Amino acid sequence: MARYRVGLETRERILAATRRLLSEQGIEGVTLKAITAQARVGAGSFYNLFDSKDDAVFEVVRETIDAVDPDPAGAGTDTLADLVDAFVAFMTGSSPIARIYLQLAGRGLTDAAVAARVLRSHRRRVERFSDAWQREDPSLSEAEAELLAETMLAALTGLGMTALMDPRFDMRAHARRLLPEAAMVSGRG
Amino acid sequence: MARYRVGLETRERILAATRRLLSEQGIEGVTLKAITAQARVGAGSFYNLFDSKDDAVFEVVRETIDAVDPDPAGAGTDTLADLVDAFVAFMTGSSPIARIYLQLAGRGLTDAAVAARVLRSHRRRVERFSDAWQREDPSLSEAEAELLAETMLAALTGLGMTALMDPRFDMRAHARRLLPEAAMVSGRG
DNA sequence: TACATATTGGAGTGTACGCTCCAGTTCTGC
DNA sequence: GCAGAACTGGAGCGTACACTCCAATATGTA
Repeated sequence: MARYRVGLETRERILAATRRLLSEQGIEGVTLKAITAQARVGAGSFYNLFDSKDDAVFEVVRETIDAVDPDPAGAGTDTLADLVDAFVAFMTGSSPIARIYLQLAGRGLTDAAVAARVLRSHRRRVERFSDAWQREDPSLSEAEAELLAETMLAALTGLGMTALMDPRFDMRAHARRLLPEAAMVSGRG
Repeated sequence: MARYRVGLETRERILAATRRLLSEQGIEGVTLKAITAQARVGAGSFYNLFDSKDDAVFEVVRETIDAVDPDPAGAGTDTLADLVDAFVAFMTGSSPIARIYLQLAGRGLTDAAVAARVLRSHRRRVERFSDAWQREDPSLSEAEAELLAETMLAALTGLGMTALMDPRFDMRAHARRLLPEAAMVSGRG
């Protein structure tokens, strides 16, 4: 939507403000007023650059997830243990944005538009896990690998929820148990 | 809070209205206005009997979960497969209240009061799974069984989220794979 | 019956928030 | 330097919603 340089800069300012608010105050802190005040921008400017408040929030969350990707280039060099660790890092790391991610997923349960976005990113992640799994165990069929990946990711998501609600919960230890025997024995990661 | 007969009856009417709205319209349909209209009750009466709107919602969700309990009496007769099936039934069954349950869990990520309630019921469930696991494999230590139960429940929750978002997702098939080899081979359930 | 207490309805309060509107201004390509 | 499109701020709109207040009434008890 932005076409001029100033517009692109404003867009960045808005995203930075959203990121900061999301990190410091969680999803409730992110009102349009808060974003526009933090970014020193009028509501009109905001809506000139984004379709909705959610638009900006989604963008920030996506960026944050991408930031922990162990193989951003998609070169196929990531192991299962890498992916699990990255997920655990995202969930238990200092950034409160993991919370927002799960809350968005929750909203996806009743909001079709949100569901579509969440599912899209979910599928991409399943793909990554599935590929890594096949790389480590080439005897697996694609379908089997995908089944395993789906289950593992589900478990990781569930463990993440527990971890975020219960600070004493050791997500890493639980997540490690999800790895296939081979990976555990060889002590990868 | 209710002490007279009429009060208890009104309380029931309110819960029934909440249950119906939750089932038919999801969490967004449940406004105070909707509840009180459906129950034919004034807002004052509502707050005479409940501390907050959430109070009523939580109660209904709790009842719904209890309704699929394979061993409500706590006699210790439920197998792991039973528990898994019950969870899958709750998630994929016709009642949309599973959605609400997961959404509440999502809210628990930022709302401490909600988190406390969610965690309490989560702990109870882990206990049930853990006990069943030990019953089926007495060689397991309590700690090991709890670890296994926690992971399994996390996976089930994650699978439930995917299932609710993606109608084509076969939760039952995935959930079955979580059972220990023995249970799968013996074809229990 | 008399009394304390519970129950009732629903108008009203306070607030929060996403988004629109639009007149004025900058920007960019030609 | 001109035209036209992009950008800007921010007042204000519309709405939604949880909860309070309170006078009137019903209920249970001694």
